[in-house]
Amino acid sequence: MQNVVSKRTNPKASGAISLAASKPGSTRKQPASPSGNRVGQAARQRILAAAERVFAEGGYGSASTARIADAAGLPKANLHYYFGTKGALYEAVLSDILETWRSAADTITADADPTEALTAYVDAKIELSRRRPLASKIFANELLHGAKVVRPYLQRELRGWVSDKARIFDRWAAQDRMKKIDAEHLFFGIWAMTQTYADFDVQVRAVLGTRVLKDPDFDAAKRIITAMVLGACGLAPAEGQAAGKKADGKKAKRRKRA
Amino acid sequence: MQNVVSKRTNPKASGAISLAASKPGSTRKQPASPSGNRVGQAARQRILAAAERVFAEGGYGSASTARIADAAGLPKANLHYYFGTKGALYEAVLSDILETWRSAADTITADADPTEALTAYVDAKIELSRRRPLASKIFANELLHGAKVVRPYLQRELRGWVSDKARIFDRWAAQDRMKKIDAEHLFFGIWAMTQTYADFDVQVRAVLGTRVLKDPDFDAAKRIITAMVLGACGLAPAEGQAAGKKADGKKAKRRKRA
DNA sequence: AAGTTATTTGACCGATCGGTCAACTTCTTT
DNA sequence: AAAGAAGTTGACCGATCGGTCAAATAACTT
Repeated sequence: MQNVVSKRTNPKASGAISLAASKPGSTRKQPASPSGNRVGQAARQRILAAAERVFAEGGYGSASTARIADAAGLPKANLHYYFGTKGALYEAVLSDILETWRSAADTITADADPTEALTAYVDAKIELSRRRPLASKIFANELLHGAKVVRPYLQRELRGWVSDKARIFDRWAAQDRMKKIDAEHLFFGIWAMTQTYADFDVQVRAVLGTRVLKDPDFDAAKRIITAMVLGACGLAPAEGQAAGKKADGKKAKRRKRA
Repeated sequence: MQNVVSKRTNPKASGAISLAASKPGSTRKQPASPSGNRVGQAARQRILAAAERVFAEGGYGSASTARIADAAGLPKANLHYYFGTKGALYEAVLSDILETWRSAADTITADADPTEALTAYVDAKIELSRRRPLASKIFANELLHGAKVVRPYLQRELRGWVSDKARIFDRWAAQDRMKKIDAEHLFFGIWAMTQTYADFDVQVRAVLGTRVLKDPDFDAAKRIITAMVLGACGLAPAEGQAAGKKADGKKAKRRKRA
């Protein structure tokens, strides 16, 4: 695999890069000044959108700047004018994705109800997979091939986020509001199950025999994933299920623990 | 993304290819005769092993025949002598992987015990992720980018396999041996959760703060995944757990518990 | 030993890759 | 309206890509 992190022209440090909106001081031209947003801001967005499509389609290595430029409807030189290198463009796309991830609703808070919080979290993750499948695929591809760009995010932000949640789960368990579980692995499972509907949608569609995934498919996914997650936590499903198509009467009471 | 399916020289049909050990009648040279296995069979294996590594590292697009040949320790022309094109080599690697997948233990049979069968299945899937992570990654990458090569397998074999299992689950549910569940989505969940430890191991390691995944990590994974699966099926875990290494022996982090 | 087949290899080819550049047009500021 | 900054573009560059080829060698068969 080619080195994503700066090649010829970008004199960045050799270590992991910061992944923060591509610092402008690369080589020569470019707006440089932080003010630089007039006409070109639209072009940047066009390029980013095209790059997301092309990177998602075949991964970093298969994508070519020419194809991205073509998809964006402008000459290749234009793309390099705005983003410098292919690697920098890739980082910008990833940065965009992480921003979306970060701003997603965080339903798991200490004062929330465990069942509701987990149900809402699964729901939100499925919705992300449904609404931004390309983003999920690019992120999956990045992880799959070693997370050369995104590793700092994993080690700093994500790890801390998970351990925060683990502490909340511990407290809930101490209050006897749920079973004691291994939070890290629970999240691995939730992420894997929810994102599989974006990342590996071909497989899902092939097995279901459907050309496209529709609402009932995602509802079924929510239902079973929620059941698995709540089950592992010793919680009964809430009655007002988001995906609730079937009004299963039994187990109306929540949380029965020995 | 380059077209994996035959480019210049291979006059294959334009549709999905058969994915069955690369038919020999490509262009010119090559052993051609089915007998052709003397010295070169060793070379083929070396190339396949190297290709698995390189394809797993950065995906199809990032891999180059030169790098694969280099990893195999022989000149590039040699690789092309045995496999013709990069695409054919990729198909051979995938074919190898599917063979492993196919021959994996199939624990879910009509006369088995539901709890034991599901526990053993999760166990087997985790073991596959642990023992052949590169294979899992290559397959994940293939799915991620549209399954251009492997789609026939998904639509024929895999779909049939799942619907067979669904029928078994239905029967078990009818016999009141488990809850009625959506078998397809249950398998999506199991596959996703088990393979995430191979495919996205960087993420797992980053969150756990461990350099490599070891036995206790996989045991914890088995435990929680099994709990989720059995929970969704309304089954209690078997006492003789495969992953059972003590109820809560380790826990790298020590937290206060009431 | 001779002849045939299988294997190895370095040199080579056209296409495409990421990236550069200078000339040009369009904006924005004054 | 003048001038500088920002944006646009086709042509171009060296490196690498997948793949080919002919000539040399090794391995079998008789």
